[in-house]
Amino acid sequence: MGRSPCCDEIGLKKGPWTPDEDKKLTEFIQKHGHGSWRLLPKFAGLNRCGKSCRLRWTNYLRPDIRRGNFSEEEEKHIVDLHSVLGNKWSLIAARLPGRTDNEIKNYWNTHLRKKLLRIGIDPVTHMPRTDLNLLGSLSSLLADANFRNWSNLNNVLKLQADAALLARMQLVQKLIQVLTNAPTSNLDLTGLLGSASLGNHQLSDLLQLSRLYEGLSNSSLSVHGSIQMPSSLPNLSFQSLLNNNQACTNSRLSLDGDVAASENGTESNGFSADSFVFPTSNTTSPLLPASPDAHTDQTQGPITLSNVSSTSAPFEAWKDLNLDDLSSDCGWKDILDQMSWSSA
DNA sequence: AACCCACTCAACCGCGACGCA
DNA sequence: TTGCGTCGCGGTTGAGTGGGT
Repeated sequence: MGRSPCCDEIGLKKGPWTPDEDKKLTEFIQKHGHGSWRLLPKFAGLNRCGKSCRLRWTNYLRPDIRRGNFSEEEEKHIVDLHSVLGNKWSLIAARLPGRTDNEIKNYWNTHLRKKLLRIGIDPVTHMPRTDLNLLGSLSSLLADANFRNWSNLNNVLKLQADAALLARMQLVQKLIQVLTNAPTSNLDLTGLLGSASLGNHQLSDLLQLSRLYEGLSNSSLSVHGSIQMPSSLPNLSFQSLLNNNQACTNSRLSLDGDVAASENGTESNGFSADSFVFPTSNTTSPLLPASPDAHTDQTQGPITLSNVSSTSAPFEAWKDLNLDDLSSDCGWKDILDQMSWSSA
C-alpha cells in the first residue's frame, strides 16, 4: 500500500548516529514515549526520518537490549528456532530476551549459517546437505576448533532437523484430526472418506494433508533415520480411499495391487489397508511404520521422542507457535491457505 | 607504512500488513 | 470497498575495522 514519504524528504540526515542525536532520542522517548514515529523526530528536534529513529531505538538505544557475545545456549536456541520458524527474525528475537531481530539476523548470517554449512547442514532446510564433498566437509569439520564444546553438534543438529520434521508431522496429524473430527491418535480413516459428512473441499484438503504427511515421513526416514517415530503419530489407514471414486479421480490413486496409468503416463502405486502409498508423482515409499523397532540409530541405539526433545528444542519452540507462525513457511503457507475449511 | 582483503554490524531500502477515514 | 498513512519486517548495503602481506 502507501509508502511512507518521510525518508524521501530532502535534507534529512542519514548515516551513523552521533552521541548527541542518541541523547536527544533517548531522552525524548523516556519522557514521552515514541508515540507516532513519523512525528517523533520533529518534536525531539532531530533531523532524521521517523523510520531511522525507530530503527535506532529498537536496535540500539532501547534500555533492555543485551549487548555482548551470544552464549552457546543462545546459539543453540537460535538454531532451534530457525529450524522451525525460518527467517522470521522478529519471532526469533521475541523468544530471546534482550536480543534484537537485526542482531540475530546479523549473527545468523555471519556466524551460525557458516557454522552449519561447515558441518554439512543446510542452513535453510536444517537437513544434511546433499551437495557435499564428504571428504572435504569432514576435514573442515575436524579442523573447526570452534566446535570444541559442541563435540556432538552434528548429531544434535540432525536430531533438531528430525525433531522439526516430527513436529510438522504432528501438526499435520492434528489438522487431519480436526478435519475428520477423529478423537484418537491412531487415526483410521476407513469410512470417513466415503462418508457423506466430508465435502469436496475437505476431501481435497485431506488428500493434500496426506501427501504432505507422506512427504515428511519420507524425509525423516530416507534422510536421517536417526529418530524413532513416536507412538503418538497416527497409523493412518486409507483403505476407504479404495472405494472413493472422487478421491481416486482427484488424486489419481490406484487400487491395491493394481497399477493404473495416470494422465501423464507414469505409474502410481498400489496400497492396502495396512500400508498405502500416496499419489505423489515419483515416490514409492510406504507410509512410515508406527513400530518402535524401526529406524534406530546404529551407534547410539533407539532415540525416542522424549529424549529428542531433551536435546533439541524445536518441540519446545513449536509449543509457542500459532498457525500464523506456521503459515509463514512457504510450503506450509500454501497448504494452510488452501484449506477452505480451516477458517470455517 | 601502505595496501589489500575479509569480515562485521549499524543503517538503509523496499515491501507487505494493518488501521482508519 | 477503496485509498492513504504508518508501522514493522526481512534483505541488502557500505563504512569501519582488523589481520595478513
